[in-house]
Amino acid sequence: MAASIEDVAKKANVSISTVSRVLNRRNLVNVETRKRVEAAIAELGYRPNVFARGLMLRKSNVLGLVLPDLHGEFYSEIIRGANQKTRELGYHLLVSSVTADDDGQDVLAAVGTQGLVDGMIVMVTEMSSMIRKSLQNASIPLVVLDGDIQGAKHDTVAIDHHNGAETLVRRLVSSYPGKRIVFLGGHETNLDTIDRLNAYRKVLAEVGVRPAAEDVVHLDYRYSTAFEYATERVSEWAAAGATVFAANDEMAAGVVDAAIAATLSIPEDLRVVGFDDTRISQLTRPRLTTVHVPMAEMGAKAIELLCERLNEPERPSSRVILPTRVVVRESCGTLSGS
Amino acid sequence: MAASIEDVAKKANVSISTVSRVLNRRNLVNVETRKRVEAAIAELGYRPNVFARGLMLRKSNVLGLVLPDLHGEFYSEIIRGANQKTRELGYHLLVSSVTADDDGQDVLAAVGTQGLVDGMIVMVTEMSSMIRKSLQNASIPLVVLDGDIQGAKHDTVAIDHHNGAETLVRRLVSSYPGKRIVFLGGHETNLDTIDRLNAYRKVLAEVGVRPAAEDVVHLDYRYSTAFEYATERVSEWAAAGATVFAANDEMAAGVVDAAIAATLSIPEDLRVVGFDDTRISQLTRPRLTTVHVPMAEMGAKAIELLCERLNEPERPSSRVILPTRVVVRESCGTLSGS
DNA sequence: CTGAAAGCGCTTACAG
DNA sequence: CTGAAAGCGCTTACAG
Repeated sequence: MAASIEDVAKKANVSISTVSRVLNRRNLVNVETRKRVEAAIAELGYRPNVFARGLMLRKSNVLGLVLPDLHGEFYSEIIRGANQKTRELGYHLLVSSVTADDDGQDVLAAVGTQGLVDGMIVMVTEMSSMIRKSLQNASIPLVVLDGDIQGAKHDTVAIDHHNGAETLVRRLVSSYPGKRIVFLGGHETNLDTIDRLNAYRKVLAEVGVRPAAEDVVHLDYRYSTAFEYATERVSEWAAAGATVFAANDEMAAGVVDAAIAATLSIPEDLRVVGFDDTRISQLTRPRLTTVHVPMAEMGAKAIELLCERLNEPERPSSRVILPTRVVVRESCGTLSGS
Repeated sequence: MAASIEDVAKKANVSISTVSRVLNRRNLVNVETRKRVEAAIAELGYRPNVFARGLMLRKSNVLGLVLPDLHGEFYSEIIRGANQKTRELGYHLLVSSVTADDDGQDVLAAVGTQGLVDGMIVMVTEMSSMIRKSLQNASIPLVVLDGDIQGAKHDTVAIDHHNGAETLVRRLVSSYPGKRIVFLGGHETNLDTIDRLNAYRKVLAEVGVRPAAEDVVHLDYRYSTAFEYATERVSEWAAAGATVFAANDEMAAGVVDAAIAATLSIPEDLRVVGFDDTRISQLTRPRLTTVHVPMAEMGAKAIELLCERLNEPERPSSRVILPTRVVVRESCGTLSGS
């Protein structure tokens, strides 16, 4: 049985009030007394019981992080950034993932069990009305990653994907004027995909182009799916001198490898760009030109916002937008513009 | 303010004892009464306060996972496996990382705060005496990943690295008899590196070979370090018809890319094998021959063991060993043996 | 500067 | 089958 505050009090010959005081507001107690109490604490290896404490203080010092799923490097970077900042600020991190078919009930159960976490960070890539509803009912501070929950008060850390996608496509257009650009996205309902697709359409519209139906393709963000799909179409693309704009690096890598398997040269025969700047983008040959997305920073910033709100519940909602930047490597030749 | 058990009791016109009963041992209460209470619970959106509950029950349903750091796909797979199993079993997962220079104090603080977690899973790649000591003092069930904490009672999930390394090296030796095998490890103190190096030495000794000093190299597990190092030595290795046995896939990928940059062909001019079977091993060209290490399964199995112990504290310690297997791809030509 | 006491929201014998 | 009461280990006014 772990030592309780009473054991400490007895050993130090004081009341539990005094022990509690040296724990929480040390300066309110006489130095002599404090020393005695501290000695007793050390000797007993006493640690306050988090439950009793939480019951009074109504805080656990645990922060929740809910991610869509836990696959891939993408999310692990968020966790990494969040985890580091969490410790830095003296909190704990509770991680949970939520599957796409979650009915929304789980989202809260995952992390929001009454009192378990003081606040939570959520990332939703597919928005269902159920999920929205449970988030609206959350009674703890909320930080939303790269999205928005209408009707729920929350802070936000977003990434300027749109600008990144737009800049990239614009440079593609001006570097290879008149050439086709094929868009390879994830599912049609995926928010990032929607955003990137909009940027793509917008820039093409600016130069008077309306992409052909077969140039907008929805896959599932996975390497293997992209590889298989590209295997079918890669020679057609190369014949047209097209550029493939994949909505993530994984799919871009799949296209690169499919092209190489078809004995095409990149970027000479076919140009490919990715998105996210995950490590894969440096492991393909040639390396991927892509858009850097600061995932770890997003995780860290979200924790920061959450803690700031915890300390100051009434501050106005804030929305931090983290910039992206185009990283030019080899898979797309030289790009004009900046 | 969230509804309390008292609010529910009042609304359902019963005592809090009865509400508590329908929450915990539903069959002890009259169906009619139960219905009424359940209605009140639903109406109020009542959720028991975890702190009050934990204070009585002495359990939080939170499981801790402490990893050496949170870099790379390697660890993210453990988290993934653990996270999934955790939810499956109705628990929550608290993730924490510990830096190499941790004084050990942190290990417990990270996750072991009195009562916060019911049990914890730890992975230590560098063992300091401080860390060992704090783990020995842990008062909650412990599962150790791929290691051993002497003097502390714990369950273990290990991976049969040694066998994997031995099998791989043995097949290397019999496929390319008389050729040099260069070992590229992580830091000398890294437990996995030590293990893999031992396997390497053992197999070579079996065929009467004592590796030359320059054939045992300690780097740091990183792609870029391996790339730089290999750039210096790759032509010498190729001239000798050597095989490079890297202790992880990242370093193997670095060697592959350095060789290709030096216009060498793999596996014709130089053979390379990796370890771990992370996704990188399928993204290099040629793809890496490597040893599959079931990380997600390790995470899941650890959670399973932890929960079993929670339910049955006195069971004898168990040690589960997960098998590895050699995955032959292209970076090392055909391998004889099986 | 310190102690006695109330109270946080639950669970669980103990009576009835 | 149900309720009154004790108790889990803390924090914090309130007196002194």
